[in-house]
Amino acid sequence: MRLIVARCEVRYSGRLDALLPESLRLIVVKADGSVLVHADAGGYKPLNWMTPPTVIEERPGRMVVRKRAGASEDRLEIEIYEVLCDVTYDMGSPDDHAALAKDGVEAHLQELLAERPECCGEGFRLVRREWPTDIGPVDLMCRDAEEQWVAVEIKRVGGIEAVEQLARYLERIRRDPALRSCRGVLAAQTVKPQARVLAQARRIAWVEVDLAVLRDEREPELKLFAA
Amino acid sequence: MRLIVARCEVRYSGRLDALLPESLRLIVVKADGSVLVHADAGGYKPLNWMTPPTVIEERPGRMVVRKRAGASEDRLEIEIYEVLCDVTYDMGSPDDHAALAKDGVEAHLQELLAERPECCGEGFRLVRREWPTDIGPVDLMCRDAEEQWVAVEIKRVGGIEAVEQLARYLERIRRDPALRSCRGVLAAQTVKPQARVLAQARRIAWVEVDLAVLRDEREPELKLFAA
DNA sequence: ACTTAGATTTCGCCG
DNA sequence: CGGCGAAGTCTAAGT
Repeated sequence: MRLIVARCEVRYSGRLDALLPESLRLIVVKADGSVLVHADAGGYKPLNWMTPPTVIEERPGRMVVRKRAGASEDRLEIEIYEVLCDVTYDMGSPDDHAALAKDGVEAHLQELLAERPECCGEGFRLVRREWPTDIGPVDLMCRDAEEQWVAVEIKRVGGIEAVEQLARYLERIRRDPALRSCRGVLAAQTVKPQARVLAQARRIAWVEVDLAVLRDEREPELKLFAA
Repeated sequence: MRLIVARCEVRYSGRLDALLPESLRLIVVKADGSVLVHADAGGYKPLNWMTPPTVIEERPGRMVVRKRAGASEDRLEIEIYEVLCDVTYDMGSPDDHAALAKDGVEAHLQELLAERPECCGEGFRLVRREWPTDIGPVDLMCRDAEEQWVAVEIKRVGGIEAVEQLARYLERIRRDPALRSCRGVLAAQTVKPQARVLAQARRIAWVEVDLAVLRDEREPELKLFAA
């Protein structure tokens, strides 16, 4: 990894054109060819960057990073006016088994709800996870207390797209005469207002589920809103 | 800006829990409180991070970054086992940081099309930009050569979501008796194959517009596909 | 190679 | 401050 602190000007051209005027910034060149240009504020996101694979061409006072992007080319031109620091560190093999382990993402939520489908609706029993349709799998397929079919879409944050997605699935599912009356439920940690409105219009129910409740196996306290 | 190259282990807890095992990494602490942990590969995105505002608490061999996130708290715990580099640079006052100037984003496309609505369809005249509906504004509302209403959704890349979005708007718009017969046009620099198919099914027209053509005011050469 | 869907999405705008 | 939509989204997974 190479770290350069320098006064520089950056031009990007590719999917759009961008000009970053001269100022003091951090340039990171990673072992895999990644190049990042960071300011001393505005966390997370680089001002400019190029993801690998890249070809880096360097001359004194100038660095050009290229990338093949289909017919055209992405290009990052860094004009360097003053260098305050330029150091390189060998950080070891990249195939380290030091990968990031996450817990609490949507997949996890799906696992927990598969174990406790009744949290998605009164009397729900799981028929199968990842129920296939011709445009992709529905997260959960259940039957309710009246033996009616219910398709459940699970999201961490339930927005309009989630309602649309479930609506598309239902359209396909209901083509099967046996599933003609299949209902839909959107289950999410939070369901946004606009999504609630749209769900209402699409006759899709929604329910907010609490990850902590699912984990602790506390009383669910169903907050279900029918379509 | 502070740059630390160190062998470290990182734990994040907040919206989810994540564990990053011990390895050699770059830690960036920005002047505004941003903290980034980068590996020597996998461009752009930090393995772990915290965006400002943050409170940083430091002891030898340990750094804890906290953030108020509503009721709960986001927390980044960095255990440092070996330090290879720890330098700090004064990168100047924040107002010194020249901003990034972009050109070619959707807003730009919308401006250009608002000036030349005929590029979205034969004889189109602009009635207003950002026409409000109860679920959000439509980019352009026009009338065509036959005085019929047309809602135009503008995207850089037109995918399925763009068609769905426009369909949602049309559903709302047409509730007004005066706009019952309002048509829809998706205008994008590129319209994806799947989106074309869906547009056909939804009776929405689409057109690919060329940014260069709009800029140069060359003859548009309308490539419009009716619904 | 292309498409789809998730993300600690981040970010900016507007209410 | 919260909601909503764009992003050079990025990224991983499936086909």
